[in-house]
Amino acid sequence: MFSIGELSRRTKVKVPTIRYYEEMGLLPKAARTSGNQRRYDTAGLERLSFIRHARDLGFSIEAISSLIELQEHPDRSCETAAVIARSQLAEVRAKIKRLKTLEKELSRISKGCNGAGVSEDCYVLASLADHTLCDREH
Amino acid sequence: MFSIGELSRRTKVKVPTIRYYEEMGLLPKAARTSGNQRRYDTAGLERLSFIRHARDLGFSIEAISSLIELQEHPDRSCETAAVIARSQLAEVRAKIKRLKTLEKELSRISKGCNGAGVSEDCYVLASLADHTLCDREH
DNA sequence: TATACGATCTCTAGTAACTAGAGGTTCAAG
DNA sequence: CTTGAACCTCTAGTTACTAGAGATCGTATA
Repeated sequence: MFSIGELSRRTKVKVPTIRYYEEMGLLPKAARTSGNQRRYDTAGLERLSFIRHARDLGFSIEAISSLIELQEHPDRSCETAAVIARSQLAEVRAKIKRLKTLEKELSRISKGCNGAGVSEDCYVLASLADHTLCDREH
Repeated sequence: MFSIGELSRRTKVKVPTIRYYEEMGLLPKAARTSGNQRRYDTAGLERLSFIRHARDLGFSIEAISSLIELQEHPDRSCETAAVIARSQLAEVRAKIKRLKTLEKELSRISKGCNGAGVSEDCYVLASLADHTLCDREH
């Protein structure tokens, strides 16, 4: 049995975040000492590692909730897990696509101004003021 | 002079968002009719188009504030604008990089499970539970 | 001119996923 | 037994909006 601080150190998840996850129902309510402090065992550690890893991969709290529910019913079909993972992947791909468009446009805008001039003639400001100066849609 | 609804239609920025921008100081306080409704002219339209465009490119409200302040002093050096644009570009590039790593990992995880099996043997869940199954850092 | 009705007003609260801070208690080492 | 780090709960703040309630305004039509 170890404290919340120890759990935090082992998982690299901050203490207030652990409490937040408990409140959100991602972590079960922790056992308490007689003085009301939280105590965890390896089950808690594993659960939090799972959450941490999923968050790192960009899964939402809600998605993680579903995944955990599934974990707790080993006999259930894992179709939901597959769907969640695929949709996360699709989202990530969509974000990449959009960001690449932005990157091109920002790079073009940025190249147009070295910061040496005066704001009146600034290409950055002109580009933002007038969308028609843009190469592509975004 | 036109109403907030008309401005919204012309800029594709929602009415509550326009009011929010005014509150945040991105837009100057609008003129009012005797009945307290906001009225705008082409200056307001141009300002909001600028904001909209910058938001589309991912600039934060704070960054846009700085850019607008600069716009209002045409004699000032545009170095700040150049810095803001470059840092936005750097952020976008960093996000792309990170997302590409995630994409590879998610794609790997997703391929390992077709959703046909049972949650106990699910590769998605196993991968999330055990980081050491991962190909790379993320 | 009266009425209807969509547009507008302000204000509060909610979203996601935390983070920060106040004010008070507990644990463990010395 | 004292001390101080770690812990507790609670509230509020972050970003950039969005939603809803309840009231008022503006204008087209009868």
